[in-house]
Amino acid sequence: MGKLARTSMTDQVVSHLREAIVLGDLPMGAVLSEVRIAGEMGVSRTPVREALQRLSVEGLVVHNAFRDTCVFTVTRDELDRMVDFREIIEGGAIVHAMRTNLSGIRDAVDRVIAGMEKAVARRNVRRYLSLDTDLHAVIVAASQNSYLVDANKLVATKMAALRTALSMDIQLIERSWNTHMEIRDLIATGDPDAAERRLRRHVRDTKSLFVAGPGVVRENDTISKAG
Amino acid sequence: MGKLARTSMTDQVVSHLREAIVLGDLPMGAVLSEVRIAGEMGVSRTPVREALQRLSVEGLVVHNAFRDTCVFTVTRDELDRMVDFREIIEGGAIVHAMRTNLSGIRDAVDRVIAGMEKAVARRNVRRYLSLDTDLHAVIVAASQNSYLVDANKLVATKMAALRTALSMDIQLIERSWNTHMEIRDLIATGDPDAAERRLRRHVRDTKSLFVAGPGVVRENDTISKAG
DNA sequence: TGACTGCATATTGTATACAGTATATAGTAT
DNA sequence: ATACTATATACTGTATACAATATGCAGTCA
Repeated sequence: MGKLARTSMTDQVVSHLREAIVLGDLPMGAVLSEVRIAGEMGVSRTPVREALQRLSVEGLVVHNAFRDTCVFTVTRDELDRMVDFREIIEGGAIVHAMRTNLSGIRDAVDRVIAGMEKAVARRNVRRYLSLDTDLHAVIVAASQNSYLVDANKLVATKMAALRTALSMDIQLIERSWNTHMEIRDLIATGDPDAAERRLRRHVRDTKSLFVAGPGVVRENDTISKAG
Repeated sequence: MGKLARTSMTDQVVSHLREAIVLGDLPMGAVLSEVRIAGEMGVSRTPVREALQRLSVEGLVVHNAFRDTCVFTVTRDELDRMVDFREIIEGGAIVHAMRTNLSGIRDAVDRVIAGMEKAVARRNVRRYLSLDTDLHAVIVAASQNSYLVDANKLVATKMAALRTALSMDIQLIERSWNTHMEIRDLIATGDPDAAERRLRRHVRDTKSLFVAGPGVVRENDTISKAG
């Protein structure tokens, strides 16, 4: 039988913290006290420290040596670089996926799109944003390249946290929904270059939402949730 | 005054292990005992564990939960994915760098190329291989995008270790040297697309060295140093 | 001979104790 | 009032001790 996957406390702390950051329970820039987290989770400092080490390499928390460790923050410049990076990663992934795994990416994207359709119909913004994260993730996953998947994680979790902080209104969702359907259709068409161009433009366009969109402000050159 | 950057034991262990892996002192697949490393470096297990956590996220070591942690290994399939990934990352980086930082990438590449010229003249293979790693690193760094730099690290250190294990002969070095000069010239020309195409082809071509080259064998579907 | 059981050993996972450092606050001198 | 100093406090960094688990080997039985 398959060996039952026992999970270490460190793994649980990693999952817990990552989720808390994505959901906004731990806001960007928040100081992460080891003893506090350990107390809240009922474990010692050791697994908490190890979890923070991992999340630090992942870029989700910033480790200030001998001082403290905080949840990541995003400046405007860094948002620009994140978008440039996403264009390269997602663009490269969609081309590779369509060339080597066309049916795979088509089916995976179709499933997410179907879920989005329901979310739009029900005006479920929260659900839609979650599926937005999923859509970009499955495109990268369809490349079947673990390095692309890992590289994507360097920004994907941050983007998910930013989306949560954003809480786009339903109007923006519907515009986004149209774009997503366009991309879906281009994937179905089977033209990798056209799909890449559209996806890259889509990624570029969403940047403006985070710079000036509702629910998000620019303060001290740092993007954070509005009060 | 600038605050002197005190370095933690964990940082030192990370550097030490990374270097040992790149230099081949810790061969691929080697089991990394925490107590052993701690004893050798004269520290306790704690910083060793934290170092291994970080290197694990980086992909340089593989952590088998509740069992052990080993130096990474590379299968043929994974080498293919590494090359695909490098094409995307380095290709994206060189285009971005040439569009936004042309003089920067030109100067940086010129410096490395100058060092390579000396290494070739002196038949210093070891030095050349180190500069080969540097060349690709400076191209990515010239993009001035920290995400691309971090993503590149997911494969760059592994590639460096593979190069060390390879120990190419001087003939292959000279062919590589010609290619590198071509890329340098295309950068000087200022045509990003041409430079990207040449760089991607170069990355693709080097794959064959690791699959069939001297000093490296394929055993158990895993690439490792020949006995 | 072969497979299985049980113990010994080595290893990882976790908790705790201790040491060192940074930050804030109160106090003092100018 | 302001700038500086010293102390107190809270935090991180490290070492060590303990618990739990996996691996290898010896021994046993069919």
